[in-house]
Amino acid sequence: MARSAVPTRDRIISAANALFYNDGIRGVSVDAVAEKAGVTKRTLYYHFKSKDDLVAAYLANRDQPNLALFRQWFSDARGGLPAKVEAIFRNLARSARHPKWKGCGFLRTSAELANMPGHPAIRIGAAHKKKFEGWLCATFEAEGIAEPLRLARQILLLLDGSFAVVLLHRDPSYMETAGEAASSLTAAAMARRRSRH
Amino acid sequence: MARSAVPTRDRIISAANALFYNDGIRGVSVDAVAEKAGVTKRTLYYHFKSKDDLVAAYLANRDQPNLALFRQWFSDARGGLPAKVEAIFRNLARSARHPKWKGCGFLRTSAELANMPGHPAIRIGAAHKKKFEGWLCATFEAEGIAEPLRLARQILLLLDGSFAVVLLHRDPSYMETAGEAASSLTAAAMARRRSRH
DNA sequence: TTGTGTATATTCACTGGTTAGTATACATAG
DNA sequence: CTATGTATACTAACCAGTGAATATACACAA
Repeated sequence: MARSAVPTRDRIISAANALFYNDGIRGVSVDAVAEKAGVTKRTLYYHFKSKDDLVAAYLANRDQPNLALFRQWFSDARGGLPAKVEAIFRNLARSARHPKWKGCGFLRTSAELANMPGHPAIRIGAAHKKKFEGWLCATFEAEGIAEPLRLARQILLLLDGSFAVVLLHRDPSYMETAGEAASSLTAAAMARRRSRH
Repeated sequence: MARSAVPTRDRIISAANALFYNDGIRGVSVDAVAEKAGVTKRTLYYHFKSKDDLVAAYLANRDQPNLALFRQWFSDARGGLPAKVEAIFRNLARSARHPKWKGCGFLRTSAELANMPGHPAIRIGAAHKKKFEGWLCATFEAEGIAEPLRLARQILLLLDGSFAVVLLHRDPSYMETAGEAASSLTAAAMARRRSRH
């Protein structure tokens, strides 16, 4: 049945991931994905009912590992909350220096498919960002920060701004600048918490 | 000669603007642009040597009006520097509530063509953002703010983050949150200026 | 005024290639 | 012998770009 140890469906998703992330959705044909996965197009259409379905699977597959990475960057960092927040941006800058880096797959897909608001891939992207926002918010809340959601959203804005700006200018130092802003906003929010106790 | 008062070339750019902004670059065929402009495809190729050339013209055409709008929002606002900065975000949120709004054309194009780093359209987008950053920086410098470039970049990050996040979630309130962050970072930078004098 | 050449502007019709998706048949396992 | 999975071969539409011809405007000579 399977040509190798990894199931056909997973190989297709893996091929889709490499191609869609690199060249965008409309820049990659279903034939190209099938060829990269080592299957015929007909086999691909056995596992996915349409290209849109495949795109959704591509993003759904990025959700968990992506979030896990951010959480790990955060928890591995030394220092207080501002330093831990800043560490996310520093690690992101390091990723962005790899030549194959092409920004955030969720944001790039949502930008490309902006004229299809209800597209499954966009819903998956939105859910992904909400999960990250929710995790940040819960973390801040546990630290007793006032208006944790507001701070979480401001950091998310800086993060997604980093993706966009660094993709445009190809200058990862913007991520460090964003990290400083995030750190400073976090420190200010912590000061507001302390001042009330 | 001309079918109407406005030159053919301008009508083509105008059609390209409407279609590319709405549906993305690869989502729009040259035939579609020609049809919308009321010319044949061959005429379009008389005025533009390729689709890439047309895309570049589409963005080049957005550069000046876009910057002028931001400057006007800033200068029309009442209050101190933080309030003027925040006004940009408030006005942007108002724009984003229009149903035809689809984020930033420069960022969306750079996201879609991320696998073509030297593409003329991306260069035009990068230059556009640098112009905005430069204007912000000069404004802050004139106000005697310490490290004006740093603040300018942080605000740019919040702004471009707004575009990305609001496009994904279709929730313009993120822009007001970004405006608060920008205002707060600006106020902090002004305090640093004052504290040294 | 009239004819004529030339650059500009536009059209029709076409090409070679690509695309998403499918009809049909074949294989293999339980 | 039936459900799952894979392959060959196809369709109908679309797409970027082009060849060849035509129309228009205008400068200038007769």
